[in-house]
Amino acid sequence: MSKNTEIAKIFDQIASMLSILDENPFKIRAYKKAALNILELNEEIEDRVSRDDVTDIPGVGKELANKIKEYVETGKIEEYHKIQEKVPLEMTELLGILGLGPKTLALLYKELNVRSLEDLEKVLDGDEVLNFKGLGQKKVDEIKRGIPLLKESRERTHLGKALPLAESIKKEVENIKGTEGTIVAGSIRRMRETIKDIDILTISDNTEKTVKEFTKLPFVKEVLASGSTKGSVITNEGIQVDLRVVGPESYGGALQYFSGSQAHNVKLRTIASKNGFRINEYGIFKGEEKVAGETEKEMYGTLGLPLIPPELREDRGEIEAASEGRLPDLIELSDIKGDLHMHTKWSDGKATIQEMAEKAMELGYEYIAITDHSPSSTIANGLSIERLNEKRLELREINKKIKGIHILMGSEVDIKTDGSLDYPDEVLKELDVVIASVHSGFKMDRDAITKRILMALENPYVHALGHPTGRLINGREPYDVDIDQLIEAALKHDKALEVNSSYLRLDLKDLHVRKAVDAGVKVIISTDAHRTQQLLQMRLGIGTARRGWVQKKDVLNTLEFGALNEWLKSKK
DNA sequence: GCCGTTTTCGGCCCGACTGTTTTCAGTCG
Repeated sequence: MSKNTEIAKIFDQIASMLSILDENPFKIRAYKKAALNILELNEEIEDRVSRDDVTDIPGVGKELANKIKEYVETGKIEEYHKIQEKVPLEMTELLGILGLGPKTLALLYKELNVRSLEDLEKVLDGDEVLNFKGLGQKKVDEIKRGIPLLKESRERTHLGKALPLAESIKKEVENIKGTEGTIVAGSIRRMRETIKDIDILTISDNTEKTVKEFTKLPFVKEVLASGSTKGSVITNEGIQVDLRVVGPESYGGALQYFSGSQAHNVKLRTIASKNGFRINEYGIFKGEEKVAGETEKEMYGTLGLPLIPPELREDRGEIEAASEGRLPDLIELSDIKGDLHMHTKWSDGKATIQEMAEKAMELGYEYIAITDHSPSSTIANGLSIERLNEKRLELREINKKIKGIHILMGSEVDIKTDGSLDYPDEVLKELDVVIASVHSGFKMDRDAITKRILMALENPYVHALGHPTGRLINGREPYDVDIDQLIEAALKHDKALEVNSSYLRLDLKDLHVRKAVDAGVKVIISTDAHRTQQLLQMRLGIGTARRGWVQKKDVLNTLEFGALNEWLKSKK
């Protein structure tokens, strides 16, 4: 875990402990906001400390800057340990229980000596807990129901799993009579790599009835809330789904509000209020008068801004860019002309070359590259040079047989631990597309793994670096590579960095790809598909790229075949 | 605790739902 992540976590926990101590809510928010912005930071916080510009991080003032310095220099923050003498750290986790907030937790802590989850469970089963004002049996039951939920849903859900689920729920909502304009909002609309819950917005003139019917849909396991304009349920998969129902006159306001992010909305509302406007989920108001609300475009337009694409709404400078007329013209799925990274039965894929090609044609692609593994990836059935040559013959035959798509001969070549590549140069030279990737030795130290990858980028026959940080979302930490050096080297040697669209990877991630294209590095967005259906995951990579402010001009596989091929051949 | 083309002090986004209230507090997003 990087220092950034560690410090953000500590600040977040301090915020939680302060909330249980009933401290100034704005102080609590200050800690939370700082934590968020440190996570968003696209560089190592140690570098900030050594340059002495920690306070340039939004939400970090003198006090928090000192704590950051203290952590970087000594490895701990005294304040953090001091507060723990008042509130045990374990208590902060209990805040994750649905329906249990800081006030109730403070009460249980003070009056009934709750110090842990175990204590809490005991207390909830006793009678004493009912002796307090504002705490009844229903509340106790709600908290009890929340405990197993906390245990099972620690992790956020992968976008690649949540998106199809959200789309199927959207269809069911569309089937409710009288609904219109149903849309998936929230972090899914922003294409965040993981999501906590599914947010659906719909229009209806009988909002209460629509919410009622929603809570009775077959996928609903449990109803958390059901009111006159919104409902919350848990699905059989254990994911929370929130439905918001509004009239057509408020659709834009609700969509804007419901798409978030929270940070984006808070900033937008703060700016609006400085200009005499008030924003809520029904629209924009000047005094009592409603001045916008029907469409999102109108909402942003009223504030003098162009419509900001959902993927950018993270308070990462998009509002400033919008007001200065320099929003990027984001890449779209339809810009993609081909897919340069996929596997077939020749290594660990499930489909043949021909099947992959036919699927790619369905998607309207001009070209694909078949990039099976190299020999060192033995568990992935990597190809020996002999099998590589056999594969080339088959590929040539299919190219003759199938018209309308160019099938390129490629390989995803292992970068070995010493930085050398898994095929000799004279073999690499004969390939149309060479993607170099790390598949082993993830634990090397920063210096070593960075040097190792830099060596691969220096090889003249390499086109792109595959899944550059090696992370698996919710599964494996990225290897400790210096991303700045990778970007520098990619630029110097004219190599592409990959945005791998596999929902488990999404690597480069949004912040990194933004840094890369800012520096002028080209990227490829590819699926790493191991079966035909996975070619459709391209949209996840596009989402990640859009979150990274990527434009069509930054992406090599938006080029027509001729132009792409010219670039590929420049590496020979 | 942060921050400043309204401010270095006095603000800090805004509303829905629920439960235990008889006008609101707590929680959530």
